[in-house]
Amino acid sequence: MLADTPSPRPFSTIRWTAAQQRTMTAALDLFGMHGVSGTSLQMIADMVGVTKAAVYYQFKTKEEIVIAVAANELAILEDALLAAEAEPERPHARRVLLTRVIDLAVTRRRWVSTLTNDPVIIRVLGEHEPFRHFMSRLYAVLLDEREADDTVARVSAAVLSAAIAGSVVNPLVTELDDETLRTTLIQLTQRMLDLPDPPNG
Amino acid sequence: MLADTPSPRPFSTIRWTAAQQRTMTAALDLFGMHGVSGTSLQMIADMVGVTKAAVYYQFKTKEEIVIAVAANELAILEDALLAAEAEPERPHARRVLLTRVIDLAVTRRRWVSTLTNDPVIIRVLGEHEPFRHFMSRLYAVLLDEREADDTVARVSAAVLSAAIAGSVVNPLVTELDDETLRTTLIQLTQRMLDLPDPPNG
DNA sequence: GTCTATATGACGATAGAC
DNA sequence: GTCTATCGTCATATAGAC
Repeated sequence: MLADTPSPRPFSTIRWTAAQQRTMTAALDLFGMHGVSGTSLQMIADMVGVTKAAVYYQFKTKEEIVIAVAANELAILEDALLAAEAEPERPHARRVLLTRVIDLAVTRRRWVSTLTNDPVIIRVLGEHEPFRHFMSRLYAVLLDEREADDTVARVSAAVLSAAIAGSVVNPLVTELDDETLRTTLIQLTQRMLDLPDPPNG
Repeated sequence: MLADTPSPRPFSTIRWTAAQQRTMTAALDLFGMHGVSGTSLQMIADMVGVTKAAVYYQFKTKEEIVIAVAANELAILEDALLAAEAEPERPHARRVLLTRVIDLAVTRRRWVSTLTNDPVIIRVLGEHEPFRHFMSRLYAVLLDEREADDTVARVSAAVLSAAIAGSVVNPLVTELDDETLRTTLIQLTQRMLDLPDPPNG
């Protein structure tokens, strides 16, 4: 099930300078707390410890910062997607993807809500072809072609991804440590998938 | 299972003038498109067809608009919660709540993401006691006390609410009409709950 | 209840010194 | 690569006429 795409790793290969990475880290933290529109370049500059002009030297516009941050996050997801796409059997590929996505969602839960729900992030992801293409690869693995009804397959995939992305930010689970949340989530989503346990692990 | 609260309907009883309601409707639409921080009072005024000053006559600050809009949405949820709280049996109460919440989430899916994820909405809901109290009533019905493990109960409730709120805004289901999405979602979440079908319908 | 006009400050973004 | 200083625009919010 290898994807017949021009380049299967469009995001992981992008390189950033150290100064750019400092800016992106601060931006991601602030986006997670206040959303993209609620985060000003002054706030980012203050957190990095430089002036606004220094931030503008690293990125020409605020939008470029958003794109860089989004691409950086998708680069992490990309490894999980490639691992899933390498699996020959669809149900097993789906299980691999879910396990790794849950891993990521739990450890990076502070930023999950912004990355999946922020209006500016959604707009940017929709306007740039590499992002759109990546999302369709993700959903291709997630959609269950065994379902006779396409509607049920679509809603199931939507429920599954929403359950992961949304549950990790719920106040009910903020006090749970990563490992507990991770294990419980995998257990619950496997039950949702109605998949048998893997033979060796 | 009647809640022993001072007033069980803190939101539905609030009254607004017609002019305030026009402002709140416009604000909700714009919040849904651009988020709260991405929506200016000028945009709201333009959509209503008045000037900024006229909007400021209805609400002293932007924050007051956010509070009014949030309270208005919780008022709709309040009816669903009261119906659930009136049920003597917990599992049945949970099923009633889920069915009605899914109804609301589907028909109002344009605004669900903002209302559950926008950083400003979340901050406002956390800062005001009536909102906090309402949310704890919601979770009280949603939490499954039959679960031996509190962790599993918490994560299950988080997964369930996230699945509903998050799935209705997924691009995979935007083309589905309300009735189809509603029916499919109820079917899938009932399966998740592992509840038996109700005796009479 | 809505208007014009304005105060005050923050926003994204740029020029040019170092 | 970072700084100071600044531009033009837009933000929230207010005063006072009608």
